[in-house]
Amino acid sequence: MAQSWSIPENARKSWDRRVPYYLRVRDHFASLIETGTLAPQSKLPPERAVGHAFGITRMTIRQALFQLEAEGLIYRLNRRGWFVSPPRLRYDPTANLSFTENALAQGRVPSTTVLASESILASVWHREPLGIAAGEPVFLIRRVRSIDDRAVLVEHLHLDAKRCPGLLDEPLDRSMTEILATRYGISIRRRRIHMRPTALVQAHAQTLNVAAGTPSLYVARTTYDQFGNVIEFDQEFWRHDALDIMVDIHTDAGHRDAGQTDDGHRDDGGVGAAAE
Amino acid sequence: MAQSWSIPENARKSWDRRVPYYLRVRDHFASLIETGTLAPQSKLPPERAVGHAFGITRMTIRQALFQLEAEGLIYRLNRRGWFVSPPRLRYDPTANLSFTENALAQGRVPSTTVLASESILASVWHREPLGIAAGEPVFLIRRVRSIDDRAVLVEHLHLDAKRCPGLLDEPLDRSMTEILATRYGISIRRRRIHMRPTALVQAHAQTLNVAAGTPSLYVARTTYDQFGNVIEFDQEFWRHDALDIMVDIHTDAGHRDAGQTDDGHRDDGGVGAAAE
DNA sequence: GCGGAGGCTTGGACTATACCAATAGCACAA
DNA sequence: TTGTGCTATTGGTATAGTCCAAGCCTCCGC
Repeated sequence: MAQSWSIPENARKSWDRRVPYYLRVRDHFASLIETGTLAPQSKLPPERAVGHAFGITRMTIRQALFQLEAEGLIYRLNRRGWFVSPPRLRYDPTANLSFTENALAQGRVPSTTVLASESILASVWHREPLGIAAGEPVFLIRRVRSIDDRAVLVEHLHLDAKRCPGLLDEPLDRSMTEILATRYGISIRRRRIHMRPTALVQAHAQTLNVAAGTPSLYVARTTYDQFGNVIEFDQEFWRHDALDIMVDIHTDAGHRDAGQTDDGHRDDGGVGAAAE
Repeated sequence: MAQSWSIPENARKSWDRRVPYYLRVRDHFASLIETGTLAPQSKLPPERAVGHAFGITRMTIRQALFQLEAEGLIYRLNRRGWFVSPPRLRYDPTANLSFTENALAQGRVPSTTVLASESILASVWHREPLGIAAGEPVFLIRRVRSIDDRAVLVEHLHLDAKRCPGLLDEPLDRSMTEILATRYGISIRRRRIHMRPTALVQAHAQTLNVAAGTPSLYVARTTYDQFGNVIEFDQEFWRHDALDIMVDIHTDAGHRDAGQTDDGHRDDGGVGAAAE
């Protein structure tokens, strides 16, 4: 355990009561992490030990740890302790890179585990994302994907079984897109990706070996073939601290109105949603 | 207060101890929200009242509320109470829509408040994002943007002052892109957007009138002009429950390897990072 | 009708425990 | 060497309060 996290002399009790204890503890560890004193994957001291060192209750320490977790600086493994988060994986939704390719390109070690694969009957729920009627056969595949042996996402893949008979006999820990292309001649023409921050419900949390309520990023992707039909609907629940979304946009609209706003309705700038 | 949230007969204490109380409370309100019994913007009962109704401690109730907050179902206003989150704002980073345009297109009412605008000297920190040397003049503009009178993001805009002299005299609650285009003849050619889930630090939390640690989405956008120079660096701190990122991707790579994987290195599918 | 004082409400922060459950280590047996 | 079972550790859940500060609302006086 040693002194990798030192005694928080200045941050101890007393002092300015206007800044809450839990934020002081937060700041203490945040700076240890940012300066590299605590390296990625290294373990934080036990909650009780921190509480004792700061002279603060364990519950309050936990508040600080939850804050750091929400910020993505640390994560926890069920009843094993708190650890410093590794660097985020960069992810460009507009790039045609697979999870595996993307991880390898960044010097990380990806891996995939198939939790289950089954053929089910579509419920009304499947109608909207898959565009098929209730009762039609659907393949449901559940997988966990890891980076450097840390599980970072659990995913549910839903496929129209009629489009890919025998799919479940394929090795499902590989790229689904490749299987669809090579065996079924399905080529991808369009993808629609939704992403929103949320938190893990118990079931997914258990799969990722974290506590329910761990913040996460929900990524849903709908894949269309060359005929405009949905062939795959993929739900991913990412650890929120595992990825950094990056999009590069080259706009050629820019040159049009460089000097003036001459096309009526573009009255508020016209470039860059959410920022201007 | 009435019975809009009813008495949780079944969810009350006793019962199956394997599902924690706080998750039962969470499920109770989650279903009230999902079924529409509790409408967006409506107020939840006070923590103490919920605790009394469930026969559970207030601290435990708060655990449930924090979980719901992390999921984006509810939010809180400082010492005013908990409220049901309104629908998320859709945001397509690849579309050239301004915040205002985007909100209006979805039937929402946007507004912008300028917190401060000043000219500062670039620190070494500005070097990387803005590509200018320390000591150069930089305009820093801080704004808050709201949807339907609910503050959803606080942003810091950094601009190279040499490129836009006199900018601070403009009305800064409008589109920056439009000002840059009409007054300075700067046209946008490229944007790089980074997004990652995190949590608000105290300063930003205060601005958004929420508690520190509220989950958020950090969005950083770097804007380049027609000469490849950075002209603006924009940091946005969004409420994590306020937006739904949506990207539509039309790939024409798909038709190439529809029948086989014939180009060696694309050995893992080649389409769709993070999912395959 | 308007403004302000004061009290009530409501969340924010924190204490001090208690017991449970999964994990990791270690000692000992097969 | 391999496994098996106990135990200490560590987080997970929950109780029962306390005190504080900011928002609110009502009532009084002008």
